[in-house]
Amino acid sequence: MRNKPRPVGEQVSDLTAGRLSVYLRCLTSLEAAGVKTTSSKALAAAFHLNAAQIRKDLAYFGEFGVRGVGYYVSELKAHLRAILGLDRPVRVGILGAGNLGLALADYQGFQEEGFVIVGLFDTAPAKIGGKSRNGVRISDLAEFKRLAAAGEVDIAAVAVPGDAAQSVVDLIVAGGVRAILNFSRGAVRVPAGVKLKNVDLTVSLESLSFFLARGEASGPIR
Amino acid sequence: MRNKPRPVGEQVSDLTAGRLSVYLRCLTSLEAAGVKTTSSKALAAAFHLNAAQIRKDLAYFGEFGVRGVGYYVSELKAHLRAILGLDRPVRVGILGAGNLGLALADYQGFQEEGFVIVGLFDTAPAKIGGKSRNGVRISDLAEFKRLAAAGEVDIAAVAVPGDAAQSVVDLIVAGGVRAILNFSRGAVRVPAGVKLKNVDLTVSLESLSFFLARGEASGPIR
DNA sequence: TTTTGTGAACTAGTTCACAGCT
DNA sequence: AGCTGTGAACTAGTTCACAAAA
Repeated sequence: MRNKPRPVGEQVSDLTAGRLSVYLRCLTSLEAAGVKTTSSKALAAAFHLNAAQIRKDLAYFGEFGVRGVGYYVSELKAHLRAILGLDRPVRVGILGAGNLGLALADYQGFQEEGFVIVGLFDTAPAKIGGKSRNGVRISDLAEFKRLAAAGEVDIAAVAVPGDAAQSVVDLIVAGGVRAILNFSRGAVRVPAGVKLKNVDLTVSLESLSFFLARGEASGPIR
Repeated sequence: MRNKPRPVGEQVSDLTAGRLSVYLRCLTSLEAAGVKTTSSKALAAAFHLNAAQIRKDLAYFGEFGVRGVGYYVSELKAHLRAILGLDRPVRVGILGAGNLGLALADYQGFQEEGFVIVGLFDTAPAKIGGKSRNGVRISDLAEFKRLAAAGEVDIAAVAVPGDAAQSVVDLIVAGGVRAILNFSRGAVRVPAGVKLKNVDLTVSLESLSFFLARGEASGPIR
């Protein structure tokens, strides 16, 4: 099970990164089901993926498989967690304590995968000092600045009104946080060296509306 | 401004559909700023897109531009709204009245674009009869079935726990709804003829974690 | 002249198919 | 025999570059 040296300088696509996360979930569910070993073919069949693509995605990070056998579920799972940086706590700060921010703070999926919500941050005095249903405290944006500057935030999630988005993002970047998950509407700019991922709910709904309007439908699972 | 016959049978990619929605937002903001006319080059420069791609995406649906001039902002905006099916109300039902479902029901962006939230639907008796902060009523899932069967729901948004997702999706499909926005974790299957769009919050966070772990960062705005 | 609309060229991403291990 | 890892082939998506129109 020797791993070949990784092509460390090379750029991995966003699509590959997303799939790694999907593979991890598949493995978690297989492990929970008591499955010890699997193969790219079995994974592909069970989760509607392409076997060659799974192999290629994984092979990119090392030789995790055993020819003639396949992959050991918990071993591969551990590798994936390490590759995804989930082998240590990943600390997430949420900016904007509106409905969406509060929902994100209490979202079960994040806790399950080992993300740590460091807090909710807002500027509205009425919100500061409050808590989400599950008890995530709402603090002043200044407190976020302090945490970020102290290197205590790995990822910032932005759930503020569209017109505040760019200034909040600038503040995050100034604080030295290098990964941003943006739920706000409208394009936001980040300097090189900061990874930005946009989740635009309106765009998602509008694409669906588009396909309805076209009379088209059907498509692959992801 | 004669439009050529549209290639009606042809499949439009998800990426194109998403971009149309982005273009619409750009135009809305230009219109609000009082800009009467624009060009693919100007749009590209202002919103960090590629001019040729904008032209190609638009040209796919007709000849909306004027050579030597560009595009008339409000005219193109109206065309885009029609193409996206937003020229009539699009009715959205939200399944799952948890934190996320409630946040979606009250999400400003949807109202602004003309989506109509027909209701929140859940199975928990404690939730049924309640309302979201903004007053969206929570009804029994049976009521969703009735509305769907009556053709009163265009898009279903799924925000239920992962293990309930597939059964809820099956119910939606059985009700004849042909577009689903899925926020639940885990792969969900739909038959051909139903358009499914997954928004997986965990996958989004994990990709960011991955890029952090790799020490890579930077990337284009969308 | 300016800017569209679009074929051609290019780039990225996926799938095939098989050599090489176990 | 069975399955991985991977070059080659293919497919999809983007960008270039220019003829045609206003």
